[in-house]
Amino acid sequence: MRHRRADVVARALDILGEVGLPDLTMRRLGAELGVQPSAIYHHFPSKQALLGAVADEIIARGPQGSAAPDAPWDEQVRARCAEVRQAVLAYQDGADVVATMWAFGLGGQAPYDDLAKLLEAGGLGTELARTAARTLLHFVYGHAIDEQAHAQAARLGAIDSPPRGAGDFDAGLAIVVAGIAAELSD
Amino acid sequence: MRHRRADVVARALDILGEVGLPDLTMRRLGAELGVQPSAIYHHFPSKQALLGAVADEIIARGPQGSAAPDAPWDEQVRARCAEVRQAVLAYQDGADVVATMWAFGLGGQAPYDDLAKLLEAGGLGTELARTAARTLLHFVYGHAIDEQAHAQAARLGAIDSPPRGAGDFDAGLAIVVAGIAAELSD
DNA sequence: ACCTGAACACCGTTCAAGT
DNA sequence: ACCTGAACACCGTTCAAGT
Repeated sequence: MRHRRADVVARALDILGEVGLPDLTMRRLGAELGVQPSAIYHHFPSKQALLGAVADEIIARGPQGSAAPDAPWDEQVRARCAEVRQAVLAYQDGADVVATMWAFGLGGQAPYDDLAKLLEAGGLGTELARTAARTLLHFVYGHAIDEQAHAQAARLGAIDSPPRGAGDFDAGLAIVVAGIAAELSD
Repeated sequence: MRHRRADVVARALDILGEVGLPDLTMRRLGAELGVQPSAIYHHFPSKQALLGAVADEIIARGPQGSAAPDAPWDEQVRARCAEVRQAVLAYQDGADVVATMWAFGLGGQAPYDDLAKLLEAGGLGTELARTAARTLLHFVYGHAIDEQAHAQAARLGAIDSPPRGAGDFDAGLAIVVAGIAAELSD
């Protein structure tokens, strides 16, 4: 059963969505592909490298271009953030995977690049645009990790606290975007 | 060699600071305490529960009260965020541990409670104060995780990108605080 | 180019039994 | 109350060898 690199990533995505990150093991991935675990090391040097490719694919499969290209910068930024949230929420532990890989520089670079570009086009200096883009993504990933932690707790029967959904996301995002707007009017 | 719960946590902190989270194993912790790994399960029901206590201790050992109690709300909020950053940076992977435990409701509640209280005292409604407190902590933990990822990469010899330190933290924090201030003047 | 088979050096957790 | 000893059911990774 011979496979390409892209087959391995696609199957890893399936497993992630169905059973989550702790059960996405090299042994299970091998079994579902019909090969020995060691065969995966022909396609990726390590599990981390595989997860980097998984992070890229999660972002690539998410929605894109939901804002008009001539809309104001803040509307475009809000739209891109909402897209990234949707992308990572589509797979169990997706936010965790993408955030971790991004922090280690191993995957999921696109949202950062996109946001930094939008913010610079909006009038921010290069350095401040980068800082603001990271601040936005720390919020987006942090919020999505919270949402998926709640979803998992609910799945396991613990229904302690109310779920924080899209409304709370919008409220938090509004805070960060307003803060960026305040920098622009300095 | 008999131990109390607090001894176990303290030794876990030592190991975390010296070798980081991946090497903080129940077997290594047992060995350093001079007991079998299974003995730790007398004090904690699981490794996650232990890490929750570790997260609490990381926060408890951090600085506190660095702002005057009669200072404006934004100054107090900035000070508390800087304290939390310092607390988690004091141990390898400290930000990861505290952020993860907080997301799962297993530890590190204090910073959230403190910030929500400060923001409510500053004039925000209860719900918005909570959303703002979470937004601040998503930034603080996200930034600190970045900083520790960079520090680890530098330790392993990869000196690719410049370290993001206190200056970049202040810049990002200013954005979020300004966004909260904008909500207050609505 | 892609995979097998077997091994190496580990994990967290459980549980009967000891003091 | 706290710990031992042994086991269970796993991990990621390496590497010589196969096709």
